[in-house]
Amino acid sequence: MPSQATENYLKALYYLYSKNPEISLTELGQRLEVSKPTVNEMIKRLEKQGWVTYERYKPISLTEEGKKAAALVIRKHRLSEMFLSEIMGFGWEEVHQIAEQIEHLKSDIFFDRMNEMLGFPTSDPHGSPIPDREGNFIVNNYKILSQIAEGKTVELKALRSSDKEFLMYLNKKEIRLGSVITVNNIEKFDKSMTVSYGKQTNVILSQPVAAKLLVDLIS
Amino acid sequence: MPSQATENYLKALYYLYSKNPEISLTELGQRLEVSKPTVNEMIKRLEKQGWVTYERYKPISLTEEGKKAAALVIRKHRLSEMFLSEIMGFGWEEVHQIAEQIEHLKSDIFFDRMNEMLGFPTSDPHGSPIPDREGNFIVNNYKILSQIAEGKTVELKALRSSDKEFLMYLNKKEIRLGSVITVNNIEKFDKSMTVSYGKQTNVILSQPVAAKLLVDLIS
DNA sequence: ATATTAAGTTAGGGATACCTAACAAATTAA
DNA sequence: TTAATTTGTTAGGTATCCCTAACTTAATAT
Ligand SMILES: [Mn+2]
Ligand SMILES: [Mn+2]
Ligand SMILES: [Mn+2]
Ligand SMILES: [Mn+2]
Repeated sequence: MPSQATENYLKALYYLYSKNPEISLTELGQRLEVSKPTVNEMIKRLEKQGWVTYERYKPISLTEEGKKAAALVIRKHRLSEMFLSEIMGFGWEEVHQIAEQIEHLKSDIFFDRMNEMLGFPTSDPHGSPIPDREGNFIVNNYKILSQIAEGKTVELKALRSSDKEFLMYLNKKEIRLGSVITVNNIEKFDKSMTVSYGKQTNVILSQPVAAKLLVDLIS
Repeated sequence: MPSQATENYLKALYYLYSKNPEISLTELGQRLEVSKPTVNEMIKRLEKQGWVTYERYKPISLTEEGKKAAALVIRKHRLSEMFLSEIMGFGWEEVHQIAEQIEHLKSDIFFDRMNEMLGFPTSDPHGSPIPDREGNFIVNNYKILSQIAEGKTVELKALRSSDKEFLMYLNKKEIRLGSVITVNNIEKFDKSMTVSYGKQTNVILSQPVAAKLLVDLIS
């Protein structure tokens, strides 16, 4: 049974792996905020468990077993976030921190019951997919708002960042998952967008913001 | 911030303290299923934290601070049990094991929200009191069913054991908190009781069972 | 091609939380 | 009052998870 630290390493490894399957020890250390010797030591333990491949001075990679183990932690994390949001009424900017702890509970019936109460959700409060019990992810091919053309209307489906500051910015702008957004105008100079959604008309979204919004084209 | 192990030691210490404020290292070790040297070492750490009094070869006792710290863990445990039972629909025989883990989460807002959703309960699914935020317990003076006289009618208020086997026995007998029980007869020989409650008439409860049921006299 | 920089490793610690074996102190029984 | 038993302590380990300092290997720049 993986320890809390191990589960956090697996999640970080999965995240880095999805960007580049050749993971450096340094970036892993940065993500987890631990020193390089700490990572070095832990990686040897993970290798012994069969979750990563490790050879001295070479980049780390996740094994199939490691990917599955990581997916199961991510599953617990995202189910927890969904539970905190849907059942307990927490805001999407509050759920991550608490889920970071709940994800380490060792109780299948607890997570099964959560899943059941939520009606077997397939995504978390930030639109990220919840892997199934076997660790399989549903791949969504959402588009990035910043790449949508003028005049198009889209629905907000997911976020590429779940940073608390970003989520609070979206709260202030009253942008949430499901919001139907029309791109009125794109400023050539800085690629900022003028958009309308709900009761908001002609709201300006900067390029970095629009680049973090994943959408589906409606028309 | 106390570690998980520390929180479990505090709870065990509180339990033993309530039976006898002079706690032996051996009984603490037995309750926590750890060796005596392990307890010895941990007690020195707890003493350094100001939670227990410790002198070589002398019995351990909880300080006021220790009692409060313990009460706050018990509060988290019992709120969790109540949440698991009332909100998530778990049986009273299932909640303890999961709460044993949830109690260690570090998040005030999480437990506050639980408390709120439950309507600020004062007792857990087994009838045990939930201490307040300052660590104060409400003392109930319930009577023990085995000491009730023939012909009396009582209401089941709490249990003196939350052992899983015992709870499953009560489930089978359809005895739950709130059950109104009439003592029809007491057998002199073994002190077993013939009782009636709900749809059940003339059910025999052995003395050890009746001694674990805490009741309030109705008539 | 060499020098500089970045990445990874070793060596040597520390804290927590557990263990067994051996022994000492205190209590209880004979 | 001894002897036996129980209780508590020390000594010496182990595993996990973290650290800094110093070093080596690999990659990058000049
Ligand atoms: Mn999250
Ligand atoms: Mn975590
Ligand atoms: Mn309990
Ligand atoms: Mn616990």
